[in-house]
Amino acid sequence: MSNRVTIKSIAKDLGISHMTVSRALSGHPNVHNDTRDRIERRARELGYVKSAAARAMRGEATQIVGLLLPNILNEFYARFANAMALACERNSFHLMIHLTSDEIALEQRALDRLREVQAIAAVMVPAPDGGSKQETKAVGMKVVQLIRQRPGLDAQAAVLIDDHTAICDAVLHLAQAGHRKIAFIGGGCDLSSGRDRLAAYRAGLLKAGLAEDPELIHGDAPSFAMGRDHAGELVDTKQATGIICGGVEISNGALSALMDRGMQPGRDIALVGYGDPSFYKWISGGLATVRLPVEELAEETVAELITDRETRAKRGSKRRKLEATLIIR
Amino acid sequence: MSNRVTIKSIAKDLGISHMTVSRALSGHPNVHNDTRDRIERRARELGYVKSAAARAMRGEATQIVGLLLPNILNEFYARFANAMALACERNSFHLMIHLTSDEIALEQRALDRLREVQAIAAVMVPAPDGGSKQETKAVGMKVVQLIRQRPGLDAQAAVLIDDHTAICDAVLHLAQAGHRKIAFIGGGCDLSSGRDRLAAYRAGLLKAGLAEDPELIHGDAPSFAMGRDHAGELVDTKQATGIICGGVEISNGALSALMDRGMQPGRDIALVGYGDPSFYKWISGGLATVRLPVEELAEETVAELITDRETRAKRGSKRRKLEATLIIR
DNA sequence: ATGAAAGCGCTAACAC
DNA sequence: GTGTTAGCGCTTTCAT
Repeated sequence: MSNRVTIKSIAKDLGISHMTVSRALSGHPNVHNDTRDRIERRARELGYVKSAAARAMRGEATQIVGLLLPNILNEFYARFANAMALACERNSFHLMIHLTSDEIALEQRALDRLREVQAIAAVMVPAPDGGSKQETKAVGMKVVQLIRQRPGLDAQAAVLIDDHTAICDAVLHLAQAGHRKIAFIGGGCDLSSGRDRLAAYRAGLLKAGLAEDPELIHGDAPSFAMGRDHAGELVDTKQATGIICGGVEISNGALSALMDRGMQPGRDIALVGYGDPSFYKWISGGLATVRLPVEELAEETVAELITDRETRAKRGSKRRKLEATLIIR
Repeated sequence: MSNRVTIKSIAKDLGISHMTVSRALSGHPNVHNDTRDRIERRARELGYVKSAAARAMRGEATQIVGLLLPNILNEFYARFANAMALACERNSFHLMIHLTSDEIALEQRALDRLREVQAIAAVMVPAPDGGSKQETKAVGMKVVQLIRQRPGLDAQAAVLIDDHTAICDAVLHLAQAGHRKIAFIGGGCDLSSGRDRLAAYRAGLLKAGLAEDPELIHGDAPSFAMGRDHAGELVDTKQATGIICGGVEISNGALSALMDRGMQPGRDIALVGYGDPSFYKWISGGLATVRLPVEELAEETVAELITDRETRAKRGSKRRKLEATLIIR
């Protein structure tokens, strides 16, 4: 185990100074061609790779990018992670994934460990903080907030979704189809996204000339179970005829509640999902949903990471909003 | 940017030696209690974290675990990655995800970069090598092969799926339902998994007393497009009445081909999927499929990583096989 | 209880 | 074109 291949071990092996080896393997010009060849060949034979630790210690950037997601089961997060991973591969970034389960303690722990390895950036979907107002520390690396924004998190940039129009249109669409009891299940008001989506739903009701019914509005820390339970209650006891989902996990949870009851979306109840998992188009003839620009989000995010290194000051790049689309099926 | 908090900077700040700081922050007993308190408080204030690079350079294990997957869109891989990430979180491992797109060059690149950061282990779904017979180098870290095995890859352990019975039973089940033209789309014979699944299909045919028809058997590097195209051909021109899928991506591809044609699995054609995405139960009344023990696979894998560190020699832990189940819907 | 020195792998800055 | 030195942050060893 002690036999790690280093420039020194190669140097000794070749009977030269380790600096010559270093120069040769770093493409420095001042090395005799024969020497360089010998070194390169030997290095290849021995399977030499530069120690990332040593480079980091000298102050070189690590190329490590952290990605903090609530989970990765959700097809939206999975697609995002996939796109990010591909983009990172292309840009020679190392992607470190941490799952936070939307818990602020796990989130802070993940950020600390990213600081330990001197990650250059953390891309994160902030967890709801439940009003605890704790300062989140992430000194030394760039932080990009994804989808949601949390106050007290000193992020240098944010990549967000503009779903106002889509959600508003969803309400209108159901209203035009004759629905009067249109419910909304959203992510609660700890987070920017939760507030915005609820506002969009309300704007839709207003436009449709419908009154707001507190019984038909649910907001909580978003999760599959939460979506399932609220949707179940809405159809079991509140006679909702339409449900609009304001979150990817909520959407799958709500769908699950309906399917478990043998209800077909589109026939027995109108459901507008959130996010567009590949299978939504196959559910009972197609599920209406708010499509999110996942790949664009990932691209913007990586662009943000790269921009940072090149021309951070030039374009002020603070918050980018990408538009969601209502898909009617 | 130069203001990283180190034991030295804390020491200077407090007017003491950096060694005392080191001892205090490493829980060494020989530190005066007052001194220790002052140091700990100051470290917390400044947001000090130990440099992973420095520790790695001293030979401490990095706690970095690499995960190499073809992609992470696939619900099977996503669920596996999710389970691994959670298990890593619990065990204080850092999970680095690399997507290989099933390409051997990307795979090798990922392994090299894991060696650079001195990862303690790489968990990988080996890419098909197309017979190139290249030696894959991963010196210095433990390698765990997942699902598939490739010769010429010096892995210390393998966590595999035993799906022989499930696939065999799938054929029998279709045969008993009266099907005579039962097709198989599998992953080709580069990989152990491809060979095994094809063998299971053949065993099923034999048991059912059906003859093998080369036109109904497809084997290739597994992918969504591949599954979709072969399934399309099978129903369009080969009059297959039943299709058995031997791979997660293949399964989704095949399903897609059928849905695109407006065919309902179970009514217009018998499809046995591979893997159990959450939505299979909702597809036209429920899709029959081979359920994979994802969480158990992840647990076994992490157990393998931990075992290694504690009692590697004790239990010989080489290959573990976990059983798949046929789900009839 | 505290400090000083050395070394892990690497490269910038000097010799020569 | 090549070699020597020093230092990045940390802990182990050996003083004090």
